[in-house]
Amino acid sequence: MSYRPTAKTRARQKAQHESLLKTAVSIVARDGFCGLTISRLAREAGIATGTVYKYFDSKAHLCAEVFRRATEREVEIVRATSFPEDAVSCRQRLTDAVTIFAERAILGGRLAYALIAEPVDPAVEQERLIYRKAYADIFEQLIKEGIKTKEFPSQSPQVSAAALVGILAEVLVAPLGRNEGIKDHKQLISPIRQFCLRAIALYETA
Amino acid sequence: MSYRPTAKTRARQKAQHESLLKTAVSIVARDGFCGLTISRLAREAGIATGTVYKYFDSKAHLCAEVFRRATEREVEIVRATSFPEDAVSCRQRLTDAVTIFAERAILGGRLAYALIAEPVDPAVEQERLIYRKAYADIFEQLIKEGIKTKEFPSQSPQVSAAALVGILAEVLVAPLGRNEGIKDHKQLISPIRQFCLRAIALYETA
DNA sequence: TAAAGAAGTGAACCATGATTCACATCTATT
DNA sequence: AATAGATGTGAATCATGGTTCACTTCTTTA
Repeated sequence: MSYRPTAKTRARQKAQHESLLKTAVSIVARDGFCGLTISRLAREAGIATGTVYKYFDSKAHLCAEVFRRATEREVEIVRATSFPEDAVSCRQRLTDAVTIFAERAILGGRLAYALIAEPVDPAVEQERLIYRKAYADIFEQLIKEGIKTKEFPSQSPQVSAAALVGILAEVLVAPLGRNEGIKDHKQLISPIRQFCLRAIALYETA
Repeated sequence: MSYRPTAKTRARQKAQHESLLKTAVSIVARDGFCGLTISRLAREAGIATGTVYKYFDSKAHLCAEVFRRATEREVEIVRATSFPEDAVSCRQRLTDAVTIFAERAILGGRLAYALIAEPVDPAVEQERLIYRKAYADIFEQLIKEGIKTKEFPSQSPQVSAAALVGILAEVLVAPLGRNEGIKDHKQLISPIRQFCLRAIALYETA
């Protein structure tokens, strides 16, 4: 008979899926998850609402993918900072990781808020737990290494790692919840960094 | 003419309001905010849905009051622990405050999760920010005092206080998000306490 | 006990927004 | 060109759950 999907078709499918995802992320970056509706996504993408369902099973799946996509890059950056090519002390790596996380969250604006703290439906929240877990895992590995090298005092790597995630989320979110941007980057990042270093590395700053 | 609301009437009004609030809190304690609907509240209270609106302007107002109610006691306990009658060192008070917060959160179960982390609609989230701010304010005051007495090193009390709130929320929520209860209370509380003490008081534990 | 107004009722209404589906249109094979 | 199947359409449907309102019932005062 005729027409079985193949190469070119698949490519177009994938491209469209990708394009929709990109549009969705940009909507979230502007108005958060609460601004992401199927009809709006369709409108901005220039297609019909029903068409969206040819690419995503449901709103929940869409949100989950958006979350994953927007998150992957960030996690990767922190991971790369925590485990660089060249040898760097654990203390320095921890400093760098915390700094870069904070900087990116602050510059990320609305998107960062959406990813870190915006109230979302349970399906996305589930994804958020995974996201936080990814950070926690990175920190946990780094802390374990630091303990082994005696740079860090004995502690529960799991608890300390989760605590780090909590610190970063809370401190960076309090401001984001209210106004828009944050002015004094350094005014904020420096104390966070010092706090984290004292907690993990018992590092006397200043 | 006749019948102007007075004493007895007001008392009944207040009592009913109170009773509804109590029922609402118990629903949240069982199934979280997502389980709290007007019709369910009405059903459990044995009244009609419309009647609920004689006592609460809207769902959002109801949620806010529920949140406030469930929260007040907890905040008060931490405040009392942070600023006791008799003289206690800042370090000890910080230890006690963190411990009691963690213990109560763990024992609080579903309600604690609802108050600390459950995804809720923006109106309630607003209330949650206030709740977190209340804790942060207590910690901030305590930290300031500790800095003044030289028990704690120089640091940004504001950032450190927010960080404490973040730590407690995150570490206690990670488990709550998944399974039900937590087994090893001490297994968890002790590392948290140590982490916080290192961060705030540069206190060498163990 | 009559009247005024508060309190209670619950089915109907409304708003939001996800999801479906009968149909049209496009694309690759024969 | 004919056709099978994929893709696109968007108005209609569904689901949820908050909110309203015309009405009844209760309570207090005169």
